[in-house]
Amino acid sequence: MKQMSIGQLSKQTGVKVTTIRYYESIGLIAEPERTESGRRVYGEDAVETLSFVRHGRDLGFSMTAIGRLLALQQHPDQDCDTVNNIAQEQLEEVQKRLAQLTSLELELKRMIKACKGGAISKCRILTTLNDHGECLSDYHERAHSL
Amino acid sequence: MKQMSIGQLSKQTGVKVTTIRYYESIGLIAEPERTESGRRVYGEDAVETLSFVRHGRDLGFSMTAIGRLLALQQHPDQDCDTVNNIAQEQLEEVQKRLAQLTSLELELKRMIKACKGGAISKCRILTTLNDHGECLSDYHERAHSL
DNA sequence: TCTAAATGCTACAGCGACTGTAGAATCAAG
DNA sequence: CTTGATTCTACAGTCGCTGTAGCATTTAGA
Repeated sequence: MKQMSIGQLSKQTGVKVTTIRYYESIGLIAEPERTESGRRVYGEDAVETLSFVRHGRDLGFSMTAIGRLLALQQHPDQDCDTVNNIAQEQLEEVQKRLAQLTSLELELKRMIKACKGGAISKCRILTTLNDHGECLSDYHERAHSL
Repeated sequence: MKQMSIGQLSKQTGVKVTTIRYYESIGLIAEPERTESGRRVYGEDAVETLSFVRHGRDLGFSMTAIGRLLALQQHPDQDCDTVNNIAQEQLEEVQKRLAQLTSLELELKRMIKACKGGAISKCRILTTLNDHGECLSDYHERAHSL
């Protein structure tokens, strides 16, 4: 079985060294073996697990969700309903977020279009921002970090 | 001029009391007057400023961007190009995010559709998550907090 | 073989944009 | 006058990392 250092694992998976150590620290991935001098040594299975995590993060799954999915993978005989539910929840989150952002896009476009240049005192962007009543969008939730 | 407590300001603007204090602490909004006992007292102008901040946050502007916009508002004679640029940048961010999320949505739908139930060992969701190569999407950026 | 650069280690602080907690003081209503 | 709501400060916690400091070890080139 091929052994590798944390740096090699990082290159194989595209997950940064510090992030790998972080994942270990929060218990998302298992503690690996160590060399005599204390350096982490990983096998092929670590590549799989970490790729799984990375792909999950790319798809926007929370660490909690990924943890649950990893745990489920340990029990291949179980029914995959739970997995499906987690994915479904994630899809709903994404769709909610999409709806919000679409309405945001509309409002921003409207704002920018209304602005014809000139002095700030007459800037339609700022007046729109000032007067929520002028806003036509119907988003009601905060646009967390986009 | 109407005076109000931080609680009343909070109700008027929909910004939580703790958040108002936080905005003050980072210097986004000005320190208000105080009563003899040390409680904050706000005037009408605070409602305006805070509504502006809230609306900006709703539109996904960062605190930094909002700080810049607030500063620009102090100079009504200046040209509104900068304001326009900030809004434009924000629109681009939102559109980038929209593109990412759309591709995420596609991939999640594909994953869920492929899963026909049964045992976890055969779950298509997990195999997709395991093998990035199976992923058809072409998003390459991380889905930060959605 | 020696040395310099790269890589690894731990432990902790910082990011953004808040939220929550503790414990004390003050205020408004019954 | 008492009770409960509001306010105050100061600081810790959230999420998912990233960056820093200060070491030790490994690897590649001269």
